Amino acid sequence: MSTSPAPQDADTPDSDGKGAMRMGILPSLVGRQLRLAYLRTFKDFAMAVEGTSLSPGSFEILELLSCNPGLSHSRLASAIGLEKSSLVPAIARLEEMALVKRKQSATDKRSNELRITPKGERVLAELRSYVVQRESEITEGMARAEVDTLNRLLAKMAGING
Amino acid sequence: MSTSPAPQDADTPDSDGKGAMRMGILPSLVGRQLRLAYLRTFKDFAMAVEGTSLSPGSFEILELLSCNPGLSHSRLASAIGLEKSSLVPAIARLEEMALVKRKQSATDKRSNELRITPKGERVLAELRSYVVQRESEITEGMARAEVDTLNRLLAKMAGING
DNA sequence: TATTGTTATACTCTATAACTATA
DNA sequence: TATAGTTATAGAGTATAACAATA
Repeated sequence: MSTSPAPQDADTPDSDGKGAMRMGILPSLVGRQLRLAYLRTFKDFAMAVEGTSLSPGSFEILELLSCNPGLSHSRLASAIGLEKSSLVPAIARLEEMALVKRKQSATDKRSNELRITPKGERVLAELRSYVVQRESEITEGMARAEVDTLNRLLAKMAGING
Repeated sequence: MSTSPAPQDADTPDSDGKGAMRMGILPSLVGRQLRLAYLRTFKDFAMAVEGTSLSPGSFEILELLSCNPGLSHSRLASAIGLEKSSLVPAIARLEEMALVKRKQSATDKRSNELRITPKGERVLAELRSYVVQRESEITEGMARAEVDTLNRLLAKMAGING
């Protein structure tokens, strides 16, 4: 990746002698910058905690379970905007890693109560510290108003048409 | 705007009942807003052009081929930051849809020259118009300087640690 | 009947490694 | 040897549909 943060020349690939790549309207698009930033974030995240490769989605699950102990599978799925079936493999993986445990509800035997384990809390603490550190890297040197602008625009993008 | 920027601190029952979900540090994280915005953008994109479900990645390929006719598979892959093998299914799909064609290079028989077709240009024009319209929705009411701030921050996120 | 969680299945995106045909 | 493109394979991540147990 180029060292220049300016969108106009940040993506010019090495032109290997055949002339510079033309990027068309791409460099000016907020949407594309968003995509590149997301993909980068996603890749980095997996390496944040020694030995465990967890995704931003797993961090979100752990954080929600930490704040809402005993949450059901269904409620968790809808909280993070997934189909309940899509959550199954993620939970299974976290359970396999002993970061989360499931217990059948006493009051409704269909339902599972999900809880983060002590080990899960430790991993979550590491992830949180990584996330917070990264947040401060991202917003380093930015005025508070600029950070707010960023969050507002991202929220707007996440919410457009719905 | 669907997401509140402030963590909820009403003490609500978590395990059972339908009390408000506690979101922990999640709502304050730029990284998470980024993820939500990206996922949303990705989903919307697929529905942008009638009948063809194309991704932001396909748009990028078409745009680059439109600006750089005859680009090789390898150069295209490195321009968009993918392994060459990862590009194969995407190109195959675009060729299947008759939006792109491949031609063996005369000067290096190992190499393919990729070109966008007239039909591809028409689809690209539709995608561009969707993208531009969405960009203007996103940045509606923003000062030019704020949009620049956003792009700069996203570029920074895309480039951190590398 | 409706809901909870699960399984079965499928599709997209991406990566690594091995292969082919050139160079 | 090295490179361009492909194939084979694998692994997340997500979705729909069907199912069993329970409500």
